[in-house]
Amino acid sequence: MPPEKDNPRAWDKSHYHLACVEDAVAKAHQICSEKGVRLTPTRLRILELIWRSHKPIGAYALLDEIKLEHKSAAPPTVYRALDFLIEHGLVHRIQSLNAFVGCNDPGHVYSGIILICNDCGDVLEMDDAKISETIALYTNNLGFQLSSQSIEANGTCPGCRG
Amino acid sequence: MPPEKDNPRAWDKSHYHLACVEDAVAKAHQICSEKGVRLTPTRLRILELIWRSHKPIGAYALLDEIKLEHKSAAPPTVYRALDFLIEHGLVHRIQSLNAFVGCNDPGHVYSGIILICNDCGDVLEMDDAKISETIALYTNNLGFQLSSQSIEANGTCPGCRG
DNA sequence: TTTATCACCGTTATAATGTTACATTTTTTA
DNA sequence: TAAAAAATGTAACATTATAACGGTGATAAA
Ligand SMILES: [Zn+2]
Ligand SMILES: [Zn+2]
Ligand SMILES: [Zn+2]
Ligand SMILES: [Zn+2]
Repeated sequence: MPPEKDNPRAWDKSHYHLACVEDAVAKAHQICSEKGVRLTPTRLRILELIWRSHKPIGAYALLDEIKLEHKSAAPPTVYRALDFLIEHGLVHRIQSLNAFVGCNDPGHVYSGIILICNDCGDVLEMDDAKISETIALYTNNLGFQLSSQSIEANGTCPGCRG
Repeated sequence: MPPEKDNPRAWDKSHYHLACVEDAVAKAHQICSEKGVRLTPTRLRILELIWRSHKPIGAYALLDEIKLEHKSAAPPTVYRALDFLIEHGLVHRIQSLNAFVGCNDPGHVYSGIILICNDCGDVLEMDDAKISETIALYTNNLGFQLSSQSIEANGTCPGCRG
C-alpha cells in the first residue's frame, strides 16, 4: 500500500482502487496501451496534476500549474487533454463544480456516484450497481434509452461530522 | 387538462403535475404565499419565460427575452430571479447544460431525476422515492450525511427513437 | 413623524469557464 | 519517402456567472 499521506481521503479507503498518483499513472498507461491511444506528455501531465491535487480541480487551476513548466500552454491545451482523459474514463467532470477528479477505478462498469463534502471540498467516487440499475430500469420503463448518467451528491463527510 | 400544444413534452404525460405556464404560475403563487416570500414581477416573468420555452433555457437566453420588455435587465436581474426560484424549488438547474427548467412538482419530497434527450433536447423530470432512498442508504453507510443530490441522465426519448 | 432597517433592483464592471479557427508540428500509415 | 492523420501552438472570441455599490420603496421601531 502506498504512503497514507498520498491519499488524505481516508473516509472510505475500502473503495479505493488507486491510492496515489503513481498508481493512477500506471493504470492510465495500461489502459491507453490496451486501447491503442496515446497518453502524450501533456495528457499525462494533466492527469498527474489532477491526481496530485487530491481535490476537484478546475481547468484554469490546471492551466496555471502546467504553465509553470510548459510556457506555451493555453486553455485548449488543458481542455484537449481533459477531453481525452474523460473520453477514456481516466477523469470525471464534476458538473456542479466545473471541476475534475481522477477516476478511481478506470473502466468501471457502473455509473460513478460523486459524493462531495460541502465542508472540506473532498470528493469520493462510489460505483454502485444497484443505483445504476435502478435508474436504468426506471428510465427504460418510460421508453427512454439511457446512454449516460451523472449522479452528484452533496453533504458532509464523516471527518467533517466530527 | 390544459391544451396539448402547451405541453409538447408528450413522452411522459403521466408524470406531469403542471401542464402549462398557467398551472406553474398558479402553483408558484400558492407556494410563495404559503412561505411568505415575494414572487415579484421580475421573478414571475422569469418563471413564465422558463415554462414557456418548453426546453431547458440558459440564463442569457432568458436575459435576451426579458430585455425585450424590460430594457434595464442585466445578468444580475436574471441570476437573482433564478436564485430565488431555485431556492424555493420552482426551478431546477441542469448542471450539464448550464440551463434551467421549471420544476414539474414544486415541493416534491424526493430528489428529481432529469432525463435529457440528446436528439431533441427535451427534458423530463422524474421523482422517484426508490432511487433517492437507495442513494441515501448507500451514502449513509459510508457515514456521509446527504444534504442534496443531482441526478441527470442522457439518452434518447421515445419520440426520437422513432 | 422621523429614523432605521431590510429586501429588492439598477448599473457597471469584471471574473471564470469554455470554444473556434487556423497554422504548424509530430506521428503514423501506405 | 510521401501522404494522411493526429496532436499541438496560438490568437481571438464566446458564454456563463459574480462582485460591488448605490438607489428605491416598504416595513418597523423610536
Ligand atoms: Zn470513475
Ligand atoms: Zn469533509
Ligand atoms: Zn422538481
Ligand atoms: Zn427526443
